[in-house]
Amino acid sequence: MHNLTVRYGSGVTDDLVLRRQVCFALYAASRALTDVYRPILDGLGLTYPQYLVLLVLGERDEAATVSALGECLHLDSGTLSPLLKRLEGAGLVVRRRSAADERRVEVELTAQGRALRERMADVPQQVARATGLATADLVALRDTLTRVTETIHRQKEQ
Amino acid sequence: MHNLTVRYGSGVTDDLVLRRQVCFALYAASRALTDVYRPILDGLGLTYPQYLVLLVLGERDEAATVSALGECLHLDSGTLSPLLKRLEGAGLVVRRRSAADERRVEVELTAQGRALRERMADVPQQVARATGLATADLVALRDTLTRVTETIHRQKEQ
DNA sequence: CCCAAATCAATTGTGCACAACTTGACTGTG
DNA sequence: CACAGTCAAGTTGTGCACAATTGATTTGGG
Repeated sequence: MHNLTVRYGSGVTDDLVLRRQVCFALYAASRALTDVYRPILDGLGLTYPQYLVLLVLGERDEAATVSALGECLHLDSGTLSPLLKRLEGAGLVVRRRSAADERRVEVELTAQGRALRERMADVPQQVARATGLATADLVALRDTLTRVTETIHRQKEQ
Repeated sequence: MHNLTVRYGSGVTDDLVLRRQVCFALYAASRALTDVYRPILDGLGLTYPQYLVLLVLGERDEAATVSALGECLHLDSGTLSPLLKRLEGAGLVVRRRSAADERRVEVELTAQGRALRERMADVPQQVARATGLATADLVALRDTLTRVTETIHRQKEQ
């Protein structure tokens, strides 16, 4: 029992202690899934967080503030400010100080940004296919994950 | 229908389009869970990836090479080299070129590293509790996630 | 009205992740 | 033995994440 590693299907060596931990499964799955996104999003010139920001902005008629985006994505200005600056540099969004409250910055898609968002339409299906799971499994997985996230955020407030 | 955002329990605003995507659920849950780890691991002076490396090393009698660690954790030398350098700087591991094959670097826990690993014993329970899920749910979640990860890695080889 | 507290975005600094490249070491074939 | 090809680890550069701080603005209580 001096060797606790196992070798399975994919040729990947993994560790039993590691495999027992949900956290590692979550960490590994999250990175594996962004690996699936990467080549697809590369074709659009986007990173995964940038893709998420465009998704949110595309659902709104009006502009979103940085903090509103942050609430949606659970990200702070330290992450979003440079990301938005890059999106602006790429001509996909515009940023301007709110007239009503000069602390706020309003972010909005440009015509080019809206055009790109159209091209994003079939990304979810492509990715879902790559997971190799049935739709029902994906829905169940998503709901469990959302439950975990909400439980954690709820407990943090107390 | 000009506002597609909803407000629920925790006071967090979220977006319907976002919530439909498994990938976002995975991304959000992964970061929420590392948020749970952070304060616990801070007390040990570790980051989450550093904690994972110590977990793997603690399961082995012998030293591990950088690439063996990379296979376990699905990380490359670009991530591991600086991380291991920091662990070495903290006195938790030692690194040395393999005598048999000088391309390889062997990594091993120091006495201090093994002592820290003892103190890591109850981290998983603390974290599992914070997720607010029953053990059976956690096991099911973990297995689904592992399945997703393995499916993705398997498809990437073809 | 005034000012202390709160709010918002940006910045700074640290530490992952990952692609692309470099350097040094091994391996197999002729 | 030579040497092309391969392999391991490290380095460089980009882009998140997140803590902590800064600076500008707004808000609310006295």
